[in-house]
Amino acid sequence: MIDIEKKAKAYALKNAISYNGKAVVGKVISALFNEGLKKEDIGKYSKKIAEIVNEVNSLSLEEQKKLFEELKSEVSKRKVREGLPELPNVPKTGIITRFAPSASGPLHIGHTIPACLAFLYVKKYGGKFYVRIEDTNPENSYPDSYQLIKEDSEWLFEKTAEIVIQSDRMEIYYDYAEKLIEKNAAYVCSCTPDEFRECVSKKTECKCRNISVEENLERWKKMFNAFREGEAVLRFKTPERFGGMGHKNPAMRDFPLARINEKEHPRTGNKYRVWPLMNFAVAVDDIEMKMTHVIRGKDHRDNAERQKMIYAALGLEEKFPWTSFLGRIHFKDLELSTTKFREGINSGIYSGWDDPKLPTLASLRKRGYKPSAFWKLAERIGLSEADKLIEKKEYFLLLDSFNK
RNA sequence: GCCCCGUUAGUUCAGAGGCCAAGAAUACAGCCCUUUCGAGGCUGUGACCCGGGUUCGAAUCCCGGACGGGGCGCCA
Repeated sequence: MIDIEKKAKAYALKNAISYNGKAVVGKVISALFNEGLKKEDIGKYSKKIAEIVNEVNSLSLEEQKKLFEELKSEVSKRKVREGLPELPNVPKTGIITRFAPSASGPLHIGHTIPACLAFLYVKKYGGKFYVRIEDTNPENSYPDSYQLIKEDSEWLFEKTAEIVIQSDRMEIYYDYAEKLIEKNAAYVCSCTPDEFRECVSKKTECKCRNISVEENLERWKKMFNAFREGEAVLRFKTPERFGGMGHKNPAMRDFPLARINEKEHPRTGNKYRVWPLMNFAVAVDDIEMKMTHVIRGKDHRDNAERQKMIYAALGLEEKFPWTSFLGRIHFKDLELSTTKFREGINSGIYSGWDDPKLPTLASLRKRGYKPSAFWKLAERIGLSEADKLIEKKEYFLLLDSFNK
């Protein structure tokens, strides 16, 4: 049984202290609703509460403060979140998550928030943290990236991450591709990009969509030896229960899973010519590595949806990791493009990846930033889905305040 | 054209119907501390995108709009 009068006095004192010694009846009643006061009881208490408020208001501020000290425990604490928000569905054994940079260059400030959040959650709950280098596009993968990402990760995550490289896992992707074809969940499409784009916009099935499983397995083999670059692609067959080619979101209609690229790869040379595309490689790896939670940029929302359909096609829908989508940081006055950085280094504008003018981790490390500065910044931002628009100066002011 | 997501001080976050006449951090202004620098302490300024609805009560729930961001690649 709660003591309404005692609570009323405590809240009246609190309110009075905050506002020059004068409490307001309405505010006190409002607070009491949260302490169990029932609407139907207002009539019963309103007169009494008004008396209490008057009594409190007649006291001096000093007396109010003194009295409030005694009754302080009656007032509930305002709830505020400290540290990282809790994640749902955390297994007793901890979480398995990853940070997945592409092999286009080293890490820079644009990577730090999602990367540190994944790292911090593994630190918080225990489990497993992977850094997965995504290098299934030979044209956008550079030999120096692997060492740079390794050094950056060891520094930022204090050597707690296991590094995995997608180009080491090609046979696994091939296995899954066959599995999908056998389940009639994927097909080899020989339409031109233009032809297929038209099918997407008109919600029509292309001429390759209903080829038999047997023939698709043949065509898949031909991707390794007969088809040339650009002549065929492995497509996901968007299941009818999701709408098929009529899926309401055009981005979900029979998206590609793998393609032929005959360019030399920095690690595997010319060994492979059929490369998985991002959504396929990610889905396979997440399944194989048993990801439980994924923290990624909001720009991957549709990709996550596609990956979920791949899980579903394999009968693993319920295994799909819990996913958080982070708002993107847009710098008003800073371009984060490893391609541009690379060009600048090649043309001599920058002395190297750690040039003080570059927003790379290598550069910031050299300038004296500590990993914990990035952790604290990431913790502050949390799992916010709001897009951020910030100036370079403001960003570094914040980062500096965490670097003390 | 179609599909998503977001919107709280200058900036970044807290807030999941009453403890919010909105709380931090940072920035800014002032004061104090310090031989100086670094750092620290105190005070102050400052925000719920707009319009409807639900409710005794809305920053919070619902609908509409505006604005910002992303996706519809044989990129990631």
